[in-house]
Amino acid sequence: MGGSNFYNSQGNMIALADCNNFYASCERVFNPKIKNKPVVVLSNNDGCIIARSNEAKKLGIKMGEPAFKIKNLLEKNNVNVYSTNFALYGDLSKRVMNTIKTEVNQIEVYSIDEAFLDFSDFADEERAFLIKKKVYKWTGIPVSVGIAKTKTLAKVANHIAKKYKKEGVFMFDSEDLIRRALNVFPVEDLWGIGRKISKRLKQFGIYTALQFRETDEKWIKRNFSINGVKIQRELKGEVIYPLETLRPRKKNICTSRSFGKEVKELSKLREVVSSHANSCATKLRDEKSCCLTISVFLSTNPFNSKVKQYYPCRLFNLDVPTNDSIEIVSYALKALERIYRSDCTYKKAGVIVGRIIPESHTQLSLFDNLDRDKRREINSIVDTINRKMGKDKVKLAVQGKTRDWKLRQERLSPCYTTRFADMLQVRV
DNA sequence: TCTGGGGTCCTAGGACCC
DNA sequence: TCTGGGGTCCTAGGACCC
Repeated sequence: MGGSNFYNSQGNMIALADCNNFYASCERVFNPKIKNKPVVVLSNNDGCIIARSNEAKKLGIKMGEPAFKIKNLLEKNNVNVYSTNFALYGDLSKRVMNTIKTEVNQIEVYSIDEAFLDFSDFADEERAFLIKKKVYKWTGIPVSVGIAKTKTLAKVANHIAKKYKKEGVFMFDSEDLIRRALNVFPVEDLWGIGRKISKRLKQFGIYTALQFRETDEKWIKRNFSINGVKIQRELKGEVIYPLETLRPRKKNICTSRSFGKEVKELSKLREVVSSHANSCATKLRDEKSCCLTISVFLSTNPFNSKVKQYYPCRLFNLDVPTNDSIEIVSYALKALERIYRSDCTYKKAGVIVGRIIPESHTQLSLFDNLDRDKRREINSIVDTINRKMGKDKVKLAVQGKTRDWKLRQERLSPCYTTRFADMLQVRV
């Protein structure tokens, strides 16, 4: 660990704090019985594995694997299986991030379970270790921390911390250390290098991150576009992706779900699509944004080779930016009517709103005959009630009452932190 | 029987203009 | 014989991430 002071004088230092097996760890926080036991979390519809505890990983359970394929394995090993509980994970994520914020000047919350931290003022492993301990004490979530000059290198450092360091902390504090690490780091594990690109790299004989870093930049640019070059430069220690502490406005917002049961009738699809459209509108209002496009897409089941496949999508451009539920739902329904075919069975439907701009920048149109002030009032009342009483307590009539197209979630853990009725009772 | 959802960025190609 | 070509805007699709 010596040499950290030398490195501190080099300016930019970034730490990546990444929660270990986040969803599985969340399930454990309120259920100590499953500590040290194999735990997996399933995707929507209880479809595939999206999180695994270390014990589950050791059993050979793979990420993304359909649960039905490994039913026997899960049962034989008494694996604790949970449906996703995003309300719980989202809330624990906020607590983790807020805890980290007490220890650093700048933080970029990168995803539900990761944050980049500014360590430029002082970088060493001890500082990371203190943060790690504090997060565990305050939230019960274990995190690992990787420290380096750039985000891409911090990602590598984090991998190493998770895999090889008992304390879960690792810092690149010399060029020699970086070289030795990259030399044994598989190119496909680099941030930004996915399955397709790593496959092509290997065809050219590039297997390690070090080989990638040392490849001619022009050749990389030609074969792997500007992104490849950016990754390469970050590996050399040049900051291409600075810390972004202001969350940029989303450019698209999408709500979509697969159905528990396939759907044929237009009437059901109308309920689904209005519900998704309403959810997009609510997300827009939460972000204080408006959209200028609304699209609807449908999809048949791509895994069923026996039925006719159909993946239609229809987009409407608006003249006046909106985040009004009623308006967005009515456009979405119009789009649905255009693409619906009665001779298909559908597995999935979704709504995307795009060309998003700040609410405050919206301009009035001469030809707009909607009473927008009144609509704004209605929406804000609905939002307030729903925030207090629970999602969809107030909704549009067209969304339907039954939601029998909704998700299958057979193994949902209680919403310990976000729903009063589910709060953990502690006896003293 | 059962196969996630929500994002971003980049590129190629068409339309259009001069 | 020779059938421009560069810029811009838009969109669809691919690749990636978590």
